[in-house]
Amino acid sequence: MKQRTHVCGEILEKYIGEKVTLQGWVKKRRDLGQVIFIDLRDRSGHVQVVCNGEKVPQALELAEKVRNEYVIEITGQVVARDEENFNELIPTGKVEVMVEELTILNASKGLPFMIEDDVEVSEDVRLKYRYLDLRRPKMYDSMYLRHRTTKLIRDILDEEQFMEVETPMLTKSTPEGARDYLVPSRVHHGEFYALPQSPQLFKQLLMVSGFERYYQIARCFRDEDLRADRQPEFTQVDIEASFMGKENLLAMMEDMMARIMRELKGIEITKPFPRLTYYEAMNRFGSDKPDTRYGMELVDVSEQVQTSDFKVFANTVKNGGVVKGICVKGVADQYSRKDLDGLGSVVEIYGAKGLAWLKVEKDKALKGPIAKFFDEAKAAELIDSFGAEAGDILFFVADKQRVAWDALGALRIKFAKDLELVNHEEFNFLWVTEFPLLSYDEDADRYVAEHHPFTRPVAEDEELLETAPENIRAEAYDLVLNGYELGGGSQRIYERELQEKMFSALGFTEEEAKSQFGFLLDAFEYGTPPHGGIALGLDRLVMILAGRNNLRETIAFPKTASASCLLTNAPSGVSEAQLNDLNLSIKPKEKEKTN
RNA sequence: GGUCCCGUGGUGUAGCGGUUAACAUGCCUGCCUGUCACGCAGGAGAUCGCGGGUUCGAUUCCCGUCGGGACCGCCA
Repeated sequence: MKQRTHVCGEILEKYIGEKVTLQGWVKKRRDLGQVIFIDLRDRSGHVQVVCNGEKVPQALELAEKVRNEYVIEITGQVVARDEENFNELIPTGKVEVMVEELTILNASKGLPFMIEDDVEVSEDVRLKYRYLDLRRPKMYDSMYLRHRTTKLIRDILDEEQFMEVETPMLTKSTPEGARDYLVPSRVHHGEFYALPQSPQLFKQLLMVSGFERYYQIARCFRDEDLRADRQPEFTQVDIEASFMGKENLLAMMEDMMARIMRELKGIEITKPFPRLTYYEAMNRFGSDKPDTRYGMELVDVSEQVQTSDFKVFANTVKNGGVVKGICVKGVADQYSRKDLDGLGSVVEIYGAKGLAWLKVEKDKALKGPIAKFFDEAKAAELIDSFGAEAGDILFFVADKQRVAWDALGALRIKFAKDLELVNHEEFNFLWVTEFPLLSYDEDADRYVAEHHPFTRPVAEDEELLETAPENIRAEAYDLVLNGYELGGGSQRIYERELQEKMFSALGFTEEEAKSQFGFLLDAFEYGTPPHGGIALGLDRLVMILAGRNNLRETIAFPKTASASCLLTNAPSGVSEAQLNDLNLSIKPKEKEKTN
């Protein structure tokens, strides 16, 4: 094997006349008998190389054997193509390489799918042959964009005096939060490590250590069910800073996002980002991660309908519920009665009992099965609440506030998608703030932390810890982009006493708090600085930057929806000897329930 | 834990209670000196995911199961 002198993608007019040696993969072979064209590809792009039987018979002979994805080496002269042979579709289309020597470095079997962008192949096949899937330029570009993003983030944080510190992957299982991935200990009979859900406690301890500004591109693990935007292991840009305060941190993150958008996408975004309180986000968009690229905001019509003749609405309000709706512009003709009734299934998923709808007609008239319950005045009142016009459809959910939020929030997203209201060139960053600190968990019969147990309450709400925990606002913030939660963080508790109160509000006994988090409480007694931080979902960020809607497209070797790896077949059984080392035995699979 | 969708040559699809299981592409062979979605001619390639049931007969209908996907719950 020779050393290559150039890469395929750089063979442009300026090299005409030069002799080059290239190595790469055969993207395509076109055999015309006495002349064979080969598109030779490496990661930089591809260039056409020509084997001419008249001039170099031995190269032609070898080229006849070549097949797709063979790895070959060619040496030859770069020549200009005749103008009528230009290929305007590729950057190297005005030149070609006249092959003088051709060497087959390695052969390839027939492929399960073609190495092309936009190849139509099901995802399980792609995942099984991920190493081939990643040969597709689009996949390479995604991974390269991920690299650029990570590199830029590291540069920015370095400039801001942040230091990258690695924290343990084998750590302690804690009861709060997601289900842990457990790793059995061989040395300690019956004991387990947990893989980190996030480096949360370690980064706080580094603040106690006086590192002041820490970051880490950290792998995190959560053993929960997956979604298109959730993988069992994922990467966080984990950031923590002392003496920085919330405002400085948010401003720095805004600068970071602006630079990422500018340098990687060539897009200028406006700062500061809009801020919505949690309540406002839920109330206006039915989501704590609202996509503000389109309207259809939720409107509360409880007041207007409680005096209407429609008992379902009136009674819901009377019983402490709400009636909310959204207005979908100009679609009255597109949706038949059957279509509209079918939409009920969308909201039922969220526990709504039904979806009411009204078509807006000329002269503030309403049409639909429940139109008869609204007299002229009520109809006008309703229409005005939404600012609706003839041709619009109003959708209503009458239920508990939470259900109305969730159902209409989901409906809003569905319409935006179905009606293609989303401008994909737009990047709407925003902050959601003032999350509730705690919520009551009916199943566990106790309060649980909305963010995590180390989140600081808003100062003026602190006194509510012992009286009305559910009303406490957290000093927490989520960074939202186009309907995705990009990241979240908070200012932390740094006083032992307050942390103990927090644990107590969460229903921990003193002993439980000590055994689970005693090391943190102890650390807080040695001069802990005020600190706070944020963690960004790197996979999600790259997914959005790459214009994808699935996390698997931006992870080199992702897991399926059932958390398995089709390439390696993980997870898999282990030998009896391995289990013995760990003092583990596998329970037989539970059959059908016996009673 | 739940709901829904999908599973047919290598790949992507079509199909139907009885078919020679169709089409595209890929693959193989031959021909071809300007192709670049090369072309032309020929060819191979499918236990219709697996198991059970209904039926005279199931790739087709039903149940289960496995695999993939989306969502609800879950994900501090």
